[in-house]
Amino acid sequence: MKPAFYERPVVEVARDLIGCVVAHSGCSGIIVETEAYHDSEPACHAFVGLTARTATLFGPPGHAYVYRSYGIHACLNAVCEPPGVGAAVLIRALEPVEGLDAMRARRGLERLEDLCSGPGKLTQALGIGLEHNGADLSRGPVVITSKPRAWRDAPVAASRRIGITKATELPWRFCAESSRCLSRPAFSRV
DNA sequence: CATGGGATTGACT
DNA sequence: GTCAATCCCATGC
Repeated sequence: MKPAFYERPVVEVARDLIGCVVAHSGCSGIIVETEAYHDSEPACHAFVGLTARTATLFGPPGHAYVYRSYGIHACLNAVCEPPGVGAAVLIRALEPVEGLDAMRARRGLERLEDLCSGPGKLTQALGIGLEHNGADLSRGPVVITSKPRAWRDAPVAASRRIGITKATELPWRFCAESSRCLSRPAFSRV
């Protein structure tokens, strides 16, 4: 997707990314779950302002923001909105399409539904790490491309974000309703 | 310079 | 359902 796609309100981009394709190192998958984060709300890393950690979030749209979660996992985001605004879409789950054998080898698992059904799982499956922080998503090595025809009008459900303790009321999580590869069901009661 | 807290996952009761 | 693993970095002394 071109930078202009990302230079819009982050919640719109989060919804529109459902059905798009993420690819890296011969592996790819359909985005089936996303969450929006914006520097105006405290769940966003950029809420603290411009620091070494958040510099990527305030940079140009269409680049990758990759951070380490709980000291163990890497999580992939697409930076959104104009430079100077700290906003990004967290890619939370994929339906695997290409490179299934490589994904299974990296994950040490067989079941399709277990390969990319979580933000830490999909980065491990695709071989995405902190070294990709700041990379241009339109040039690679990590790329996001437009939706296959079958995903053009896929139904999208909105619900509250997962795993956070602040600003939990915002309905900024988006899921492909029919997908079996979500990190949790489309509508979580919590 | 020391400390505390995660945008998670997988193993275990 | 509960819980530990593990490390970067923002914050406060």
